Amino acid sequence: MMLNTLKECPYYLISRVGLLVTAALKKEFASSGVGQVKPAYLCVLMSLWQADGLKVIELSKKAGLEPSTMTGLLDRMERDDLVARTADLTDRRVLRINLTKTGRQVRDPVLKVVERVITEVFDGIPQEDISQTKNLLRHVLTNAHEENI
Amino acid sequence: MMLNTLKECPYYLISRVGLLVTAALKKEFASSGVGQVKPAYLCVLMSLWQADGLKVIELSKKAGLEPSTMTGLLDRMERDDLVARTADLTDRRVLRINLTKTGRQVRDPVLKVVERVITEVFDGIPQEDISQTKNLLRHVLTNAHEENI
DNA sequence: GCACAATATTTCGTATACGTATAATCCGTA
DNA sequence: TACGGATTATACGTATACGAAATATTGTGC
Repeated sequence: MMLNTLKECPYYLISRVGLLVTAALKKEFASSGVGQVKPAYLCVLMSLWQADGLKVIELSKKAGLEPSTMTGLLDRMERDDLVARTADLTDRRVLRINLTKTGRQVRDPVLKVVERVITEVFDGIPQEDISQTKNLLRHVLTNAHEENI
Repeated sequence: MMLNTLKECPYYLISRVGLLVTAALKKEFASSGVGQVKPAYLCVLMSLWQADGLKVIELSKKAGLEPSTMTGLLDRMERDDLVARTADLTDRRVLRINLTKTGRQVRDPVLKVVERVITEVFDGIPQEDISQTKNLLRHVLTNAHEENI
């Protein structure tokens, strides 16, 4: 394996692209009227837009994050008026995470920003290559026995 | 663009693979006798193994991190006896970052761990696909006018 | 029914990243 | 040579992530 230079290391490349996209999303959210949305909120929002009222543990499984990480994420999202925690009537250990009105309203502009940023980031790269890379990444997650892939 | 599910979102896939590899590296460093090495140190160590005595700003350019991020990273690496800051004789603004004896000694075991983890992570994926993905990621960084690619 | 294991969430300490502001130093030019 | 702008590094506040431990509740086996 070639590891003489950083740019030969796939971990370095993946990390840097991740930071790059995060920075681009943050900037575009801020300048597109959805400044309360942070890149890290995306995995929660996209899950809830599909199925509102999920449990914390369900959200963390879908996002691939630890429940303890989800706690802080939801704190900030609640502060930013995107979600609300509500008690589960049948199991008092459980909190249901519900979208607020704002959380539902930002859906279209947020998805537009994500599509625009991803399009710009992958500008000039054939769609087939992007698909192949996504398959490879999904394969990696499967290798690691990750759920929800 | 397909964005109905998280697993169709390249940003989600890249982020999760990044976290996955970070966790695997952390665990393997700890169990391979180089427990003082953290995944984030890699970009600094690999740069210094090639050219010792770089400036903070040179390291941050090579790593693609902000100088303010590099400060904290170097604090922890100094605490863990991997690097030392030394004054530059010709420019008193500059600090030269030098490897310690330990920093030089961990090179071989650290690179072995990185190779092993990467091999495991990409297990079952043709080398050609990995190369194509690395090219795509480098292309993305070039799109963003990043240096050192 | 009751002790105990399992589950759901949070808390706390730490690592890693950013952006803005600040301090120290260097350099070009009047 | 003195001054103003550029450069280098750090400090500070915040966001995002983990793991270990704590808390509250539910479920299970006897």
